[in-house]
Amino acid sequence: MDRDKLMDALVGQALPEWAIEVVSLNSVVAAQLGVTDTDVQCLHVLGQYGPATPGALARQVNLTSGSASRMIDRLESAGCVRRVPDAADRRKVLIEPTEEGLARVAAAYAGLVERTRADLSGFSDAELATVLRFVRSAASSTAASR
Amino acid sequence: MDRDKLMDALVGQALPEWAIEVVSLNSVVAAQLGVTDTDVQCLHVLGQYGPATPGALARQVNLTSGSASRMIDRLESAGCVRRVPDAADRRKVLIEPTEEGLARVAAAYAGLVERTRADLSGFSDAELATVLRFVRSAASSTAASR
DNA sequence: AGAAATTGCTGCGTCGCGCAGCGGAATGGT
DNA sequence: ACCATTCCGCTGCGCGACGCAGCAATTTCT
Repeated sequence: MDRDKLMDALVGQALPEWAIEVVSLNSVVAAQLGVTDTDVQCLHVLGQYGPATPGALARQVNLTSGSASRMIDRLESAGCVRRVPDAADRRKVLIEPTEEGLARVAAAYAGLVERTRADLSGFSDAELATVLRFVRSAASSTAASR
Repeated sequence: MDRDKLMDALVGQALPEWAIEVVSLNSVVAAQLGVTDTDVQCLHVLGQYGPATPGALARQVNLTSGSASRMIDRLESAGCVRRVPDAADRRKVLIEPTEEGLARVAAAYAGLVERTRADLSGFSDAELATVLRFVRSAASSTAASR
């Protein structure tokens, strides 16, 4: 298989199919946790980047501030999130994930993490580094396309 | 960086962050096209795997048959999709994407495709093959986790 | 031929979302 | 020091996507 074929197989097939599965999985996990797709996305953001204000969260998950406010209400009453007043700026509220919230999403993804580690066990160190380099650039390029 | 660090960087950071960006981008594209997140997901499925019945589509995008029916109504009146009766089984209806529908989603992702091709230009043929191998296994593992 | 299962489609209630507007808090200009 | 402006998060309100239950049409099983 020559270079162009490889490129096309990646950009035209493998990556789109993977993206479809990722989005689908998100829906399934959300239903499984009894919350909205947007809610799990919010929990992911909190888990990856730490506490954030409702406004920042709203921008991250592509919501208006009003909808973010109610999303936080849901997550809070579900015990996944906590509202903490910001001492430096008393208008702001910091949203931080609870241990239970993080544990619940982690549990939902435990199977996938396990499978992925198994997949990666067949790769050499150099290949792992290559994959890491690609995934990082892909994340960056995806973010730039928003 | 040793092997364990590489693994953790991938499974614990790079991959989750990429997934967050993918889901976010889907929302943005949906809003940009003036349709629902679910609708674009459906268009992706149709674009990747070809025509399908409403029932199969409903299972793919995690919807009930009733909701899928109305989703198809929306996509049809938006000119993105066509209902074609199945000659073999007259209960069934085949949903096939229109040229316009495929073109619209393709246009929405043109920027990302361009960026990704640019990213990949820095990879050797062997590295490309490694990435392809990983992406395929990841797609499969993600599908298995649903 | 009759019963049972399958497929897709419609009322109806629920709920997440955007929009517009609110009060409280910080910031800049005079 | 004062007031206007801006920013932040939070609430009414209507819209619309969704799940649930039930329907007719068709196929399949006995």
